[in-house]
Amino acid sequence: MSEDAEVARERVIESLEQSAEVYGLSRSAGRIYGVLYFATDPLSIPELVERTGYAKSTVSNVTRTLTRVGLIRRRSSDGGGRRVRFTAEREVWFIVQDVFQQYVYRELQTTHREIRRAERGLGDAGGADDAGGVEAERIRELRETYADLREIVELVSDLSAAELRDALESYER
Amino acid sequence: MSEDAEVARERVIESLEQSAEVYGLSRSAGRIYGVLYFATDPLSIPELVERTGYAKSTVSNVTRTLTRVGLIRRRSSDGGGRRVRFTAEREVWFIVQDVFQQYVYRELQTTHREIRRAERGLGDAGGADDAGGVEAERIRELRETYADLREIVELVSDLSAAELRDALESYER
DNA sequence: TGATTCGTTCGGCTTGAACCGAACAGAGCG
DNA sequence: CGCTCTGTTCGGTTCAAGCCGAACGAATCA
Repeated sequence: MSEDAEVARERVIESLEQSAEVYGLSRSAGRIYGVLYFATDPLSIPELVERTGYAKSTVSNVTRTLTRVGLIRRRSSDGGGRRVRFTAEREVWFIVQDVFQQYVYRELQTTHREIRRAERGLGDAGGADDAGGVEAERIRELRETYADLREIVELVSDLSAAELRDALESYER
Repeated sequence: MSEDAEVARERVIESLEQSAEVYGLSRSAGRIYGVLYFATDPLSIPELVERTGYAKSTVSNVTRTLTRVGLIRRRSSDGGGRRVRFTAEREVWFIVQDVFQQYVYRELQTTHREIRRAERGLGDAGGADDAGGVEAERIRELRETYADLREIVELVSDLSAAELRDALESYER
């Protein structure tokens, strides 16, 4: 690797470290992902230890987290004995979709359900009269909002990045 | 407020507390937003202290954060003496847009710039020969991805929730 | 002008996250 | 069977965040 390439690589990885922090991951996660992003072959934990400088235990924990989130993949299958090897998911859009699916959608769903539950325990008693029902109105508002957001997220995570961009660009108000 | 309404309100507020945590805010932020969400009038800090049970200093700090993020609004202007009063932004879509604009877009922009900078320090020397340029290729890939994401976020934050939903639903692949 | 009320700021406590080193369990190899 | 290498787990340390109470400056009111 040329000197320039090494410098550039390091800059990008530092950027990724920072991004990781913004999105609620640790710096180590950003660096490990970055190293894997540039690696031409899958890397094992000892290799990651050597290239990142982090302790083995840290690498073990962080790779587990990154795998769960979907940023990296674990190839324990193919040859090389006992070694577990990791590769980066480089299709960033997949990662974004995963996050939306796993976290955002899930959160929206949970909250939406909770709101409907609260609303139900209200509608039965209150019934027809809408007096004193500021709460009921506010809860209804919130429920509708969450339903909207849920649907939007659902639709978005069904499209590729290019499709989404296309859908947005071609939309005429 | 009826007994039922009180219970329902509390349930929803607890949900918001939890949501706040998911999105990287504190529980106190969720509760304070929730109390303001249901309040019919703007509330001052002492009133929030009374209704949330948090210390005055906590309320002061949290309200500042919430104001900065755009989840609540500060009305120091109109009458009522020195009191600062807060109202919740109940149009959740505005909040989402703000977050995208303030945090996501900003992060994408910063990283994108950093990547282009790294790429520039590379292209000049490497030039035409693409040998040994795995790094260059990877960086180019990443730059394009970030450009795409940036544009998507930009387009999204220009639409209302209804428009976005419409755009997605009416899109034919 | 005191006295009170309001909002901010400061120092301290507690808790949880990030990271480390060491100990451990299993698989392959001599 | 030892020995080595791998990956996980466990305790410990450090540091930042959340929250509190107290102190403070500014404004209002008696």
